[in-house]
Amino acid sequence: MGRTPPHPEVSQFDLQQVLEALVDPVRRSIVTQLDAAAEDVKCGAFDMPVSKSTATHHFKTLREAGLIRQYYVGTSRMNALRRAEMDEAFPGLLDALTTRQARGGLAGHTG
Amino acid sequence: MGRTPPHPEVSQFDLQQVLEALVDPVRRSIVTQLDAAAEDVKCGAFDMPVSKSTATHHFKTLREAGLIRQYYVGTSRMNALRRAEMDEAFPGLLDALTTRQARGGLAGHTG
DNA sequence: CATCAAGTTTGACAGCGGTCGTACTTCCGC
DNA sequence: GCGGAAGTACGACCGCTGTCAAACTTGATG
Repeated sequence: MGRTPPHPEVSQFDLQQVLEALVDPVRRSIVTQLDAAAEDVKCGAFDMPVSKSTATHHFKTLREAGLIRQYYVGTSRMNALRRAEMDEAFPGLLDALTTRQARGGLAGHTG
Repeated sequence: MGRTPPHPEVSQFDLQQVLEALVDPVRRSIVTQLDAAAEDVKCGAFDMPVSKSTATHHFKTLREAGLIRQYYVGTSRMNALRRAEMDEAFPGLLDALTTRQARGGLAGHTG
């Protein structure tokens, strides 16, 4: 397998593709966790209710949409949120989705 | 048929449902046209590449997600974007999707 | 080299959702 | 009341996508 998988440039970002990536709850959770982490996270470290192969599929979808950047460290694949680039392409979009309202509904206002 | 179809309240808005509504290009186009119109628009007045029954389906999806408000005027069904309420529930979301970047890609900056 | 850990790839499957056509309802105008 | 216009409801179809298991690749460790 290639060490560095293909990543789109900002100019190639496509809203349709980004939304299709973000509409899945599992993938949106990945983005949220990544946003909260402020540190690159390896695939295995995410809280996800799916099998490894499904997880791989989700990471690929996010990567191809431009939402995350992936690189290997040993056998671990690290994931970084491409925040700044997304903000450049679609200002406010990630902000709108990482808000507390967006994450947990309107019920809780803890923390 | 009921004259006033059911509309969710702001407190019932669900991000998942809203995103599922907005991920469809036809529906996003409806929202965009509605946002640009600044006037209520009847169903038949939209530019849509689908049949009437499919259009009905899309309007229903948007309505149930809370994105639009619908009411009858004669035999015509009028549609209004629930901008303020959406902004209240998910600040910045509609803004992010009605931007010129969001609408047409990065190429054009006309009008 | 042997072994294990971390992901990937492939193939298959199931369910959801966008699509249409047809039949139906409702309202307007004559 | 009649006919047409505007949507809706229903049923069917089909493709897409999220899911998994199993086999594989790659790298670290001893």
